[in-house]
Amino acid sequence: MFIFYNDVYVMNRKEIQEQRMKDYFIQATKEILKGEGIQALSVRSIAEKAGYSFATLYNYFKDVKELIFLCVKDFQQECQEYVEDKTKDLQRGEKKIIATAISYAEYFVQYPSVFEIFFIEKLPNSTENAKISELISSFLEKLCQEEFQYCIDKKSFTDEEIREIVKELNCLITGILLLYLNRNYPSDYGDFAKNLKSQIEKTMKK
Amino acid sequence: MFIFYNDVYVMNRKEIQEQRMKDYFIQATKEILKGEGIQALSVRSIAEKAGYSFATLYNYFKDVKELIFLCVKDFQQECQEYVEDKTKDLQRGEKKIIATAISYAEYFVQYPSVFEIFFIEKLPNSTENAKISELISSFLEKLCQEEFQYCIDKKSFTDEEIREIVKELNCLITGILLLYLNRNYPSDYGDFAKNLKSQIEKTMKK
DNA sequence: TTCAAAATATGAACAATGTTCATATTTTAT
DNA sequence: ATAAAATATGAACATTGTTCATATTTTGAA
Repeated sequence: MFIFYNDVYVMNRKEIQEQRMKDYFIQATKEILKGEGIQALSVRSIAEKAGYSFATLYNYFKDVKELIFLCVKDFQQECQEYVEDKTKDLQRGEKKIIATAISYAEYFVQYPSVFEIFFIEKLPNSTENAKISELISSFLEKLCQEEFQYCIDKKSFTDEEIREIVKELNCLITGILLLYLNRNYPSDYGDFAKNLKSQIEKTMKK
Repeated sequence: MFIFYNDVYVMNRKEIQEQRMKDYFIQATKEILKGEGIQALSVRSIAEKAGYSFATLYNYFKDVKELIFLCVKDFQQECQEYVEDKTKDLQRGEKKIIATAISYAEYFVQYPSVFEIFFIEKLPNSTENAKISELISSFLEKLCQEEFQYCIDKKSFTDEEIREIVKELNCLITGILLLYLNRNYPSDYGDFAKNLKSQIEKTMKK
């Protein structure tokens, strides 16, 4: 169909350029989400920040949802770095798990629009999106995995206990965040933080 | 300013008529939310179902959000009836609290758009909306209040324990629902129901 | 270097959204 | 019956995501 000097080379060049273009749009999307927030996010605002027309966006993404959810991995990376920095000096095991869970929640309080993308924004049904959902739902577990394994090895928890705890922590923190960010419950940040900590600690105590 | 035959009578008539009009729109909104769902909800679809022009809606509500959140009380009433019917024959106390919490969650699984209105749809900041947030955030507590009091009287729980449990149940169930409804986690309804039950039971065991 | 073809970027246009407003219609009270 | 007040309404607007024909740029061979 196409004639190339060197198939592989040309393909790579094309892909590199295409990825670069995608990255401009992804970067713009992330900046808007972290800055002005999701209510300022639109096809046109993204394209403007990226330095292209809104129509150009559609040459690289099938729709704006695809673009938005391509940010998930980057935000997870950033969140992971935030959490690791906050917990790096703590003693291993239970203490570190608690601190990890708290930092994880703090990240979303800092970037409510990232919480929206992760948990609220609707994902159209597709096998690709099922993977993204999975990535999001199991993210806290991933953050804690190493410490959980440490606890299992140390026999302070059984494998089964850990499985239950991580599920509960995940649901609990998601709910605490949703109520705080969307329903102003509790209305005071201090109360929120206190409640977050005490509920996480209680979950770990079984 | 205005001249009336009988001040009180005329005011009442006007108010009755106005409330009737509001109810037509509220009823239409509830029907769409429970039927086609929130993605089918628009100013125009509401007005069509109510039998009026979309512009008429703005003579009775300052915006569509006001109308949407006026449905909250009705949905809470309906949810309460659903829960009471599901739990009416159960023995009082802990068992009934657990069943109440499960039924509460089931109601939202049955009507995901009601969950959206309750927990996801953004409320513009106002003192009126703060009350609605409060109503939503404390709804599960209200549903369980009688049984909690029964437990306290029976001395199976202290006042302080109950306060902590209700807060935890509320956050936990909100999170379980959000992950299931929005992130398909877990993907199987049976797993969801099992997880819901086991986490509620664990929360009650302290 | 030149030029045709392929690739890419873009604005016009569309449908759907919430909202406002001037005006048409209906209701009210005398 | 009629003037005035109340109410209902469609036209219009701004904003949204998306599509598409076309303008522009890039590419590769002569």
